[in-house]
Amino acid sequence: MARDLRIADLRDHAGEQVTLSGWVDVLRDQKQVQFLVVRDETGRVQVVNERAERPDIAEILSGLSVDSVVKVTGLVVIEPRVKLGGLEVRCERVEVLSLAEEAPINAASSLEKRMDWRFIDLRSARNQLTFRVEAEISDAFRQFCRSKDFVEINSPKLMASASESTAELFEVRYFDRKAYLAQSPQFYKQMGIASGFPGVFETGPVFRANPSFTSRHDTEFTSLDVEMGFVDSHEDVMSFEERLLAYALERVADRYGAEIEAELGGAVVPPRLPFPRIPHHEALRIVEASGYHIPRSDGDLDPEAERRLAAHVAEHLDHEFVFVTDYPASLRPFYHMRHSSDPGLTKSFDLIWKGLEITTGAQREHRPDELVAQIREKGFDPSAIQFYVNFFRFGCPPHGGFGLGLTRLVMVLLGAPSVREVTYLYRGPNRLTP
RNA sequence: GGACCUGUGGUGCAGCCUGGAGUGCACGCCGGCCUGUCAAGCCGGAGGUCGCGGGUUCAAAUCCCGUCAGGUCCGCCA
Repeated sequence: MARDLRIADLRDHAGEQVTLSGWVDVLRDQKQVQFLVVRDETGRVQVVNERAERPDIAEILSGLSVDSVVKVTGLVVIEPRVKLGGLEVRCERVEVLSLAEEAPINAASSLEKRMDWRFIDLRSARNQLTFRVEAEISDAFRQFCRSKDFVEINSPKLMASASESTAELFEVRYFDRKAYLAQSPQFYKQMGIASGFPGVFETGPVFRANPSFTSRHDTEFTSLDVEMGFVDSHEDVMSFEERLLAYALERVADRYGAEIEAELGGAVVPPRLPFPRIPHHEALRIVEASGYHIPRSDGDLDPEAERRLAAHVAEHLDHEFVFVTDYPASLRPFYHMRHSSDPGLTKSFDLIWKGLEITTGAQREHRPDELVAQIREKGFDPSAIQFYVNFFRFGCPPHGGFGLGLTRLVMVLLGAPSVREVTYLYRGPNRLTP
């Protein structure tokens, strides 16, 4: 029978004989008495052995090393002298399930070395918590979308052509021709609307061949994608996303808020609705007024501008989130719908949380003629993506959606210094292993 | 792709500017001591071609050039 007792539950078994399993956290091997701290995913407990009473056990314990895996049977005793929980297990039997060599890393090791030995690094309480939070968010995302009757899809990651620009695509050999790894499920989630689903969502990998050397980029990451039908404008999409995020952060706060505060030091406060919305041109004005001149020539916000905008919103509107809306068409892809009143502007938005861009979304152009014109305007050949244009020729509701970077979301939520810290196994320009 | 920064026992650092024997600190590891520890403590020990190559010099971890590996920020984006 598999392990059924966890360390956090020991308190309910005082006076009983129990069997517990876990990792050796530390061994204090004294002349008369030995103390072994055993760790599992729920906590730590002290195991004690009097050498004189059980020399056979003493010999086994002396041979243990940190991070070895043991199975211990003994009596649970309430013992006020023990600072670790006020209880201990008097060892009656110990089995070494796995003897560990000395670990090549510790909590102080550099990120690079910890990534080399990620399976050891993930054992830390901080990392265990990180991935439980990430799983909670994934589940909340799924629950929320399903509650709106949206259908979960799993779109292909192998594509014959680019969905946006070819610059950031990984090319792979596909029998006797070329294929590409999907940098977004963009086309395929829009297809779901043309296919008659009220809304679709997906949580899956996306691939970006950007040689980006920053703390917020990677070449493969998990994207939370939504596409919803019958929207009136991008406002409907923003409204959906802010309610989704509020729900997800509430769930994280409820289930892990105390642990996050204890382990990482920051409180999880579910955001107030609605999030502020600031049109792009207004955002530019705010940034300029803060005394920062954006050096780039295309008129878009750079990272420093986004941080300044976030600081402005935090100060004047008391909010950590801000939707930047209505980007100029020149800055957005061909599939973003444009305002009928001002064709120079798109019905699009970015979502910035604490100064970091975590989402791009928009209402899509679902009218074939307009779409083809916009594809041409951006310098692409509509015939190369005819399958995509076809989605809109046979009856397709107005629709919109967004993509949310899961690792960026968790990075901001937990105050991590890099997406590498919150990615199970990071992939970047210089990192393809382990 | 651009700018800047880093590379020193298993781990994290100091030493470099102002050249002088691989010098130091913390953690870990090994051994000994220790009557209940709990970040255990005390004593002792092992462990390093100072990323690599070349140059300057009587002498290079230290100065110069090259190279390799990584990081931060920018660009690109989620």
